[in-house]
Amino acid sequence: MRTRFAPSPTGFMHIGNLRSALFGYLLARKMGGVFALRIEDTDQERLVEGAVEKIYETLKIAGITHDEGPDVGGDFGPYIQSQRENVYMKYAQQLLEGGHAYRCFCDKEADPADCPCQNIEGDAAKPHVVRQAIPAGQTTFVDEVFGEITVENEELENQVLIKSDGFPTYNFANVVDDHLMAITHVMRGSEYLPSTPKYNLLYKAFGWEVPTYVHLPLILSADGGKLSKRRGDAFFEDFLEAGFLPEAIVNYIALLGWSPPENREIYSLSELEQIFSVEGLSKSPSTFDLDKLKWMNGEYLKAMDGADFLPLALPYIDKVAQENVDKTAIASLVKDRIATLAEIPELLDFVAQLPDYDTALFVNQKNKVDEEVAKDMLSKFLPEIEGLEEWTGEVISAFLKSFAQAHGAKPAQIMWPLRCALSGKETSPGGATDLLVIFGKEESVNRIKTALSKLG
RNA sequence: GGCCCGUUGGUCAAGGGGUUAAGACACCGCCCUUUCACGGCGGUAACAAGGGUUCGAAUCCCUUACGGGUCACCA
Repeated sequence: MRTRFAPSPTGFMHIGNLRSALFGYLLARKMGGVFALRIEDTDQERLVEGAVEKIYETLKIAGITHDEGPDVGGDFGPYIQSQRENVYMKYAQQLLEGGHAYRCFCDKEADPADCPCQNIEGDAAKPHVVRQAIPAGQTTFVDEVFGEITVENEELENQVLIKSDGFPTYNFANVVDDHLMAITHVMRGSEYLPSTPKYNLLYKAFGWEVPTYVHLPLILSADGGKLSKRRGDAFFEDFLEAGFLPEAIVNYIALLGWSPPENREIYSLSELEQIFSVEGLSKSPSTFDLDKLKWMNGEYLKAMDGADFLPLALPYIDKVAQENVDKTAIASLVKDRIATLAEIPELLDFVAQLPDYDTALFVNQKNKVDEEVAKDMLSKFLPEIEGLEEWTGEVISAFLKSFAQAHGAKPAQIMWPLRCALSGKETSPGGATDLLVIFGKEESVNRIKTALSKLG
């Protein structure tokens, strides 16, 4: 059992393509088969420099490993179509001789329906393309997810197999290579469903066994259209840049158009490899839901070890935190409160610089705090805290409790003003104790002084 | 427009003749809480429409509507 991922090296990795790769990979792993990578670079005009490396890199980040491919080798190489040009010519010749194809000398813009070339013997030395000769009748094929589909052959065009530059079209190279590389399961987006009968006819003309087709439902954007580059939701790289974890992205797209046998949402890649099955594939297109991806990403973040999280968070924390604060402490504060890494700077914008706030911030009915109480508490608190020897979370926490008790106040009546004074914000990650620890004595004292001066 | 495919809450979706039509995201409410969040509990919300078939239809058939795909010397 062999599957393949056959991308074109045209730039970034589209989410839909990544999912095709993922499903092909999962099916191969589940069934103990082989997953191959083939580069389809037959369009010389669309080649993008470095795009092949980009494909390797993306698959690696996503955790999708291939058993055969240009970089890792295999028994069916070369795995880059531009290096197989002679192969296609040979098979095109075979089709020509069998009457399943013909040379067409018509102009590029001409309507193939009016083309007389099928019935004439042209000069093969002149520029031409090779077209598939679609026979009369109808073609039926079976798709694993869409079932049996029959079309009238007259609906099918005599498609170009070999372009005038000598390169094969996707339609031809794909069929030849899938056969030569012994691919048993062809997985691809459902946009290929309408052209599948033409491929079938090709297999038939060659006398080759037709592979098992598995067409995947499309992924749509929130507005019902295609995922677009413009909206920034089309490429895997877009999401990485937006602070999503590769594991979460992979997990999420696995659940688009496919549902697991059990009622669960969070799956690691290796778990997916165990349970994937074409049974769970859906026929209808699905909409990409950023909210759900965010939720899932948050779940992955929460499940992470602090030690693993730190290096990921650091670049974002560095954007807003000065050097002398405890970044490990900040990271742990922020880890369970974000959906994406990119939310970190906004959450911590008060760290580097205390925002300019209004004293109304101190008023909180539930905690029974108003400006008077805040002023009273903070002014009593300041001298005591300045004398504090140790500066650890435990010491501070204990001190705060006894402080409140000693002054006949509820803990919240000191906690709230403190937290406000330290953060200058209505909401902040972590409470007063956390912030005191992170800022250290000097900065904390400064911020409390600022609060007192604001409070008059 | 021709052809192909699809249609269960706003979204992902389970369910494939008899179900109070799962679950998740989002949303709303309550609880917890040294803020927000997290967490816990609960709630709103769906079988596109019309015809059949059947004792019985979200499930099978037909029609309509809507949505998508495809009709390249792009893949």
